Amino acid sequence: MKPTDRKSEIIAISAQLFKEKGYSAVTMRDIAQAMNIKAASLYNHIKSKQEILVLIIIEIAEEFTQTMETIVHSDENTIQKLEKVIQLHIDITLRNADALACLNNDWMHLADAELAYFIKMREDYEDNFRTIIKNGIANQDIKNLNVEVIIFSTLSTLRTLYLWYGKKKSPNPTVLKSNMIQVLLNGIV
Amino acid sequence: MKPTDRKSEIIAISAQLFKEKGYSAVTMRDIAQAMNIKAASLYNHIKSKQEILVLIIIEIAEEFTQTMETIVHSDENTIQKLEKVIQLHIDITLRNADALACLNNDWMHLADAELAYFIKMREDYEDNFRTIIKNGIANQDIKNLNVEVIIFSTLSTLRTLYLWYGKKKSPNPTVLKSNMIQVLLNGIV
DNA sequence: ATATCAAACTAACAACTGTTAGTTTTAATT
DNA sequence: AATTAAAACTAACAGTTGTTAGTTTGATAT
Repeated sequence: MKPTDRKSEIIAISAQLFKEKGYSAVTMRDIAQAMNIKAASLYNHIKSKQEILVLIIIEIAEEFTQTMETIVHSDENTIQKLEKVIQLHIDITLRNADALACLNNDWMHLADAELAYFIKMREDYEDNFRTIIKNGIANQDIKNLNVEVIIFSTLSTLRTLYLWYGKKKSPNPTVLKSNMIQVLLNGIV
Repeated sequence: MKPTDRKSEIIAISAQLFKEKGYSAVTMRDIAQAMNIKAASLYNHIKSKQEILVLIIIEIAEEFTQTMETIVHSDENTIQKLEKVIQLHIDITLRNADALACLNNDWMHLADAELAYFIKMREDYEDNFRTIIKNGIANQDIKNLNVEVIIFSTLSTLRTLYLWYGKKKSPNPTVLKSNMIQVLLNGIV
């Protein structure tokens, strides 16, 4: 079907399975069956089950971290920055919902260096988000509410976008974005 | 320590472990070790690993479903109903964050009748939430935005409250509730 | 003291886990 | 037609999984 190489196919199919049942509940034989090959054949392409998880999660985590870095250091105002963050999450959700689900649910099954690396990236991401909110409160772009409540409620919505958006792309991405900005920034009342 | 019976201890400890690593990654030997007994001894108290999962998830799912049923049929206005829903999620998060995590992440490992029952309850819950929002829009208590976006963004925040709230209960529950109402209903800008 | 019973134990099982080694197939290149 | 390399295969491994059967322990009630 697609012109992607075999390794990428394994990653994509694994992400899909991990999304449905979680990393631990998916066996190498499950992945193999989904690719119509035997489990041992997978090892012609990948080093281990763990490597699959790393390849799924780390790439996308780096994209989040780096883009957030760019946003926080840009010279735009608070609202524009938050809109960019919303856009970032919508973009990645549309492009790779399966990997996003995997990142959200299975990151704790990363091991050693990659686990530490992931946690570091997530802390950096949240710190940058916190900076945006605090600056926003300081110059009164944002209401003076509890910072953690603001961060958490916004991030939890953006992070789990993949749960309902992704298959049926309704409303369309443009409408979604504007509605999302409305709901997250201006509230529903 | 506590006067709870042995079975309840197993449920509680299991929920804690499931929260950390997920249902599939936790073995009966893990649970046993956390209780300072051998794996086989667990079966003096519980029927199977699956039964543990059922007992953790179904009770709390029923509480959500039933309380939501009460709220939606009450004669309060839209805003008051939404505040009650927020209160419901905060209450359960404070009382049993581990079970809530388990419900969120491991419900798909329920089997047969219980899986169907859970899915039905969740649909009912979301339908009732949808009713509140639609009525709210109809009589202009709520902005006329995409209903699914409103439902999802609100629910995703409430459902994952356990991720950051639960251990350090800061801000305190009362402040949390009022901030939550502010953020979710009136926005942050 | 004796009987009782919940709750622990040891030992073992069949099935499943990720993974390796070595071999055969398939398709493209010379 | 012969060579090569990617990608599939079979067979097997050592360790782990949930669970059962049967036994021992320890406290409570008779």
